[in-house]
Amino acid sequence: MPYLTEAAKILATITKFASAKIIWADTEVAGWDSPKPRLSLIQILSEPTDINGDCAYILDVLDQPELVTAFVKQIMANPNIEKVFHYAKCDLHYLGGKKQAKNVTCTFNLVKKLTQKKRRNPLKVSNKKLKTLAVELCQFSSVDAEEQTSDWGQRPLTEKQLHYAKMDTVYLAHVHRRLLELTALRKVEKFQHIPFRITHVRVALECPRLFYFGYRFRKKTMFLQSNQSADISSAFNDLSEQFINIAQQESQFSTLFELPFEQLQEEQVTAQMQELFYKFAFFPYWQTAIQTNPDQVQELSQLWQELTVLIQRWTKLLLSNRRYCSAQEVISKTFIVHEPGVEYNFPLANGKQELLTRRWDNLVYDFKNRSLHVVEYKTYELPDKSAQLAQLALYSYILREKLGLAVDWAVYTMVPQWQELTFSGHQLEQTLHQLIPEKFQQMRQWVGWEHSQPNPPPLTSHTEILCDICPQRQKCQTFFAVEVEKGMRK
DNA sequence: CCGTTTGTTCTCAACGATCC
DNA sequence: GGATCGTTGAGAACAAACGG
Repeated sequence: MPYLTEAAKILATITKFASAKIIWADTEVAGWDSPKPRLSLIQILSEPTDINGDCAYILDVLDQPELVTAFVKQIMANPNIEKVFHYAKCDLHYLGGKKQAKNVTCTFNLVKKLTQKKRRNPLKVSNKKLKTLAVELCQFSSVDAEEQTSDWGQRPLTEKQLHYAKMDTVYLAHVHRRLLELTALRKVEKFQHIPFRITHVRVALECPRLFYFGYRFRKKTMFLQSNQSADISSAFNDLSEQFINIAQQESQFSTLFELPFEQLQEEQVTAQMQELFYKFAFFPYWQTAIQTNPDQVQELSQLWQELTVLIQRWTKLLLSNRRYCSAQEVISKTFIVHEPGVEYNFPLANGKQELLTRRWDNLVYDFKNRSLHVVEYKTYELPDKSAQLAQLALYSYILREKLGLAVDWAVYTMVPQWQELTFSGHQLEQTLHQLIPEKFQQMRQWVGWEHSQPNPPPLTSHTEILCDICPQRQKCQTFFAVEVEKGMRK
């Protein structure tokens, strides 16, 4: 532990520390209760692993203001050196003030943040003094605070005083390190209580960064194709839901199936279904939509086009099912009605569980293949099938566990091309056990990412495709450019 | 002892997303 | 489409706690 009293050596030491990236520092002041207190010592440590103060430098600057000025100029004002103090404002008072000092960290403020009462899990310490923190957070023993209020103006200083002075920086470095660990931990916990939705899992697979956005800032995460508006895709979802509701309620739909099975003609029934749906739902929708925005004609006809294809599909299924049940029953047995929202605790390997929420989409039953289909409408091309697989695996799992319905496989239909994807129960099962628990872990890590840290949630490997239709694209790019740069500078 | 920053608490307002 | 929820920001007044 070098204790320096000669001006030349002190200046050399200051220059030496001027190239450090981070230092832990403290000051001792003589006559703090007198009208004109004098700065007595500056202690510096740049070796955070030191536990007995051997690497600490003690600069004796009593009544040598030019040394203090040199220190302020070379160290305090240098933004490239992070200066860590406990209760920095007191030290800064003697070291050039707040205006000159750049890049100062105050451990007292850090600990204050961690102990805030309204936080979820506040850190408990008996008080926030550096010595207390050293004992309670870093398991230091034999911490002596006796010398703090001793006479720092006397020369020579006692051995005890010098020991106290050097240990201050050691405690500081260790407390600081521990506090950083705790804040990092806290940030991960901060959002822990907000449940994931099933869509979150899919988005996390498609684009982790968009997932981060959507989850942390509650932003929209639905991808939109550039040539279609959000109104149209949500209208499609609404109308397809309406179709099923109306088909259940209006007896005119079930009468279409009253003929004996052999006499039912697919084209004919399809046309009648479409006509009925047009009358009951689409025409009223068309009228109000055209009134609010007359420019939508083309989009609306495209929407109707897509709906007719959907109705065609449903008719085909209903006709196939008609073989197995009566005309009255066929609709209610094909389109399965269920409670609208469900929560489920998904058990994880580590014994914890992840709460999942989900609003149901359509469930249809296929009698011929004896399988329950989960229907999901998507408005963009699938760059990553495993994302859909994960979504449907979770969905199917909850159905099975919560409602007692076994999903053998699921159909995934897509607007507007109507390509279909089907996944077998086996595929779903495998995804459930291999991909998803790991993904949950990753997702929690991504959620805890802070802008000052390296490694933000990554962009997807399908960036070229997804970024083009990502609603958050601009924000995402500027946000990350700005925030990551901020983090780098820190 | 004391200077001073930081957080706390409260309000008002606005906003967006989601739900029904 | 309207109600509700949670989030965000600003402004203000007030309380707490540290160093030596």
